[in-house]
Order: sequence, then structure tokens, then C-alpha cells
Amino acid sequence: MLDIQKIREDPAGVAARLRRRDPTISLDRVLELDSQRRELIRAVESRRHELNRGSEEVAKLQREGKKEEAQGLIARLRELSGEIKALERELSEVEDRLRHELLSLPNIPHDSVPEAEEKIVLREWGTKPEFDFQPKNHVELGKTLGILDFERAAVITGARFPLYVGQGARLEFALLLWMFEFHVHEHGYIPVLPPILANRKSFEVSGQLPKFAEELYHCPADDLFLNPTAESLLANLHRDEILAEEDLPLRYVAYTPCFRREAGTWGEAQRGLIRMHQFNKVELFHYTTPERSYEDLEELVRHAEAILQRLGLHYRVTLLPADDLAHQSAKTIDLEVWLPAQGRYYEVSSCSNCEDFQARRGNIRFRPAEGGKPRFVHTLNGSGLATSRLFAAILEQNQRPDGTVVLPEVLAERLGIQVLR
RNA sequence: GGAGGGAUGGCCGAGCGGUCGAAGGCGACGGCUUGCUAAGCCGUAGCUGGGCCUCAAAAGCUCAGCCGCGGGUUCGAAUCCCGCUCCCUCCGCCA
Repeated sequence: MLDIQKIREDPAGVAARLRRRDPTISLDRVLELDSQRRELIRAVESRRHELNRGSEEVAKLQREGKKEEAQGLIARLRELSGEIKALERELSEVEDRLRHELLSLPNIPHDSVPEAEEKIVLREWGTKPEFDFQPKNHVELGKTLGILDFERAAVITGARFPLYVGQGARLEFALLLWMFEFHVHEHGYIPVLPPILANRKSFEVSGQLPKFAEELYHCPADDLFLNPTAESLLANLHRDEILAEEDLPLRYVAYTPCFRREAGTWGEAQRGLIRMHQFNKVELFHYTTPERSYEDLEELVRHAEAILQRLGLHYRVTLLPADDLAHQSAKTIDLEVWLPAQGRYYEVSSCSNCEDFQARRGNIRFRPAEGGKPRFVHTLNGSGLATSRLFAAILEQNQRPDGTVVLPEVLAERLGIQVLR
């Protein structure tokens, strides 16, 4: 959520910066509702002042035994009270509408975010593996190795749900636990296993609601939503709290399954593990100060990259242009792993600085070390990493002509086998 | 799922229809007293949103709201009524 005071002070400037990501954005509605709101507040408050003084007068008259005068005053105040109620109803309606408009506005892109047609490639790591045979895709590899079973998953649930079997189940599990532990031990993250269902307010704070409800699985009986990314959950870990600056940055790592309806993406030719309704993800989340949040973003990206490097997978790092940014994000850097069978890179991590966008919605602040008023924290999130796609990359990049797969050392150690065959 | 109890300022805790700025205590901060420490004495303090002032901000002045949340009754609600959330105790069910 953007600061209404900033919008009020410099509407043209804010609008210009927002239009970098979406040229259709207009602040007219917000400004109109804001001025209506303030006008109503003035009307309510002046009447309420009069009412309060009147009520005091009633008490005084009654103490002095002036009954008729008190009755007369009460009759007048009754009318005033009714007027206030009507105005307050109007005010709360305007405030609801204003709130909804503000919640619908996306974050302002950071100045370092480009306007571009395509994402900008910042760097590549490693080299594309060369094959002297036609590399198979992970669906085929998974099937012949007996570790992925999409047919039976479809029987149980439907299309685009995963079913890992045998060494596949062990590999996925080992990968997740290894990443989780890696961030705890190597990078000092606080480990978290959060609830997988969360309430409406939580998704409002993170930014998924009210605008992107169609992406979420919803349990109407309890008005709870299935987790689409642990970002949403971790963004609510300190809702309504005032943190001590000395405790910042706070860095959390969580493992969760993620569920996304992926409405409207069915036309895309993405088979197998590329785009699923359910996938596993290890998520990194930072609570930090405005002064250092962009340094933290760089560090967050390095933490996520370390996973791919340790696994020996070729990938590239990209910077998203303004019009590709997620609603809540001011700047996003993606990690994309190479999938040889598809001949293209796929996102396995998206690292974003949301600045105070989520903090404002969740009322998450910190007390500055030098004292003074609490300020909003900055929040950052990044996958570290999303598997399903990572699983696919491990199979595809490490395959041999006979369809067997050589496991990266860290996983071979944990599984007690060198090769999937 | 059922029955009961509870939610008040940083913390404890009183208030149960009008003395306004929610008693009192603890803790915090500032000061005074004091060989040192402990103690004592005096004083200060919350959050949100308007308005005024200002080129602007801060400060200041002023108003309104905030006793879990949302409604209602009333001239007037922390206090009465209704709904909800969370916490605690017990019963039932359950991995």
C-alpha cells in the first residue's frame, strides 16, 4: 500500500512513477475519495465536539436539579446525534472505498528498474552443458526412471499435480531439506515451518488480495486460502509489531508446499514439472531497514545463487523491467536455470524488495536505535529455491545417453547413491 | 463439537452509565537529595487521524477517536445489549 500523504503531496510525481509499470494507472479516484474523506471528518468532528460539550452540560444541569432545561437540551442533542450517525455511515463508506482503491494500487518501481521489452540479463553462471546426443526432457527421464508419475497424480487429483515415487520422492525430500539447512547453517537464517492455510487479512498484507483472488485456492467454509508462496505467510510473521532496530535484519527461511490455480495459463505448452498447481519451495524472507534494503536484496540474490552453484547447475540472473513487476514489488531479480531439453531458461527464484509496501499494510515497524517514532520496515522475499523446476533441471542437465542421471555431490551424499538409474 | 472463564496503557491491576486528561502499583526517562550503593522525593511520558500555523517539514496550538474487534441502545458507553476473534480450564472426538 502506498502512503496516502505522499500521494496527496505529489500526485503527479507518484502517478508518473506508477505509469512506468502500468500506463493506465490513475490516481484521480484516490484523490477524490481522500478529499471527500477529509471533508466528512471535519463535518463529523465539529458536530461531535458540540455533542460532547452538550452532554457535559446535561450532566451539570441534572446535578443542579434543573430538570426541564436538561430535557430541552437532550431533545436538541438527540437530533445532533442522529446527524453524526448519518455522517459517520457516509464516512466509513468513503473510507472503505478509499482503502480498496489504495490496496489495488501497485508498488512504485525503484529508480534502478528499467523500462524495457524484455528482462535484462545481468550475468550468467557456469556454461550450458553440451550433449553429443539429443537430451531428453525431465518428463521422459522421470517416467523411465520410475520417479515421476503424472498419470496417477491425475487420477488422485487432476492435471498438473506432482507425484514423486521411489528415489524421486527421496530426491525431492533431500533437496528441500538440504536447501533449508544450507540457509540456516551457511547464511544464518531462522528456520520456520509455517501454517499452509492462511486467512484473508494475511493475503491483503502480502499483496495477493484483493486483486489476485483468482490465483488462490480458497476454502469457503472457513474463509481460508491455501498458501501460494511462503512469502505471504512470512510477511505476516510480525504483523502489528514494533521490532527493535538492533534485531534487524531478521532473516527467515521456510519450507512450504505452494498451491496456485494458474488460471488462464492452460494454453501454454508447459509439460511436466514446469508449471504446477502444487510445488515445493524453500523461501527466504528479510525484515530490514530502509537504509540497507537494497544491499540486502543483493545479498538475498547471492544466498539463492549459492544453492545453484553448489548443485553445479548452469543459470542466469535477470532484472525485471517495470511492467513485469509483481504488484507488491519495487524491484525484482530473477534466477533462471537452464533446461536443455526445452532449450530455454526457467525461473527458479524471484527475489524482490517490497520496500514498505507490505509493512504499511501489515503495520510492521521498528523502533530506531537512536529513539524516536517507529518507522515501517522494508520486506524482501526470494525463493531459495523452488523445486519441481529445480528437480527438472537436475535431471535434464545431468542426464547421460542411456537415460541415467548423475546426482550432484551434495545430493548423492545425502541419498547414498551416485546415479539415478 | 459442547460447557464455563477471560481480554483495560510497556507490565500488573481497579473501574461496571456522566468529577472531564482511566485510580493505584511496577517498570522507563529527566531532575533533586545522597561518601558509594540501595532507598527516598519531585516531575515527564502512548497511538491514530483531522484542522490551524508554516514556502515546506519539525515543533507548537487545537479537535476527534482509541479500554480485543465490529455493530446497537443512550443526550452521554471501558461500563448495558448483540455478533465475532483470540487466550485459558474442563468434556467429547482425533493424527
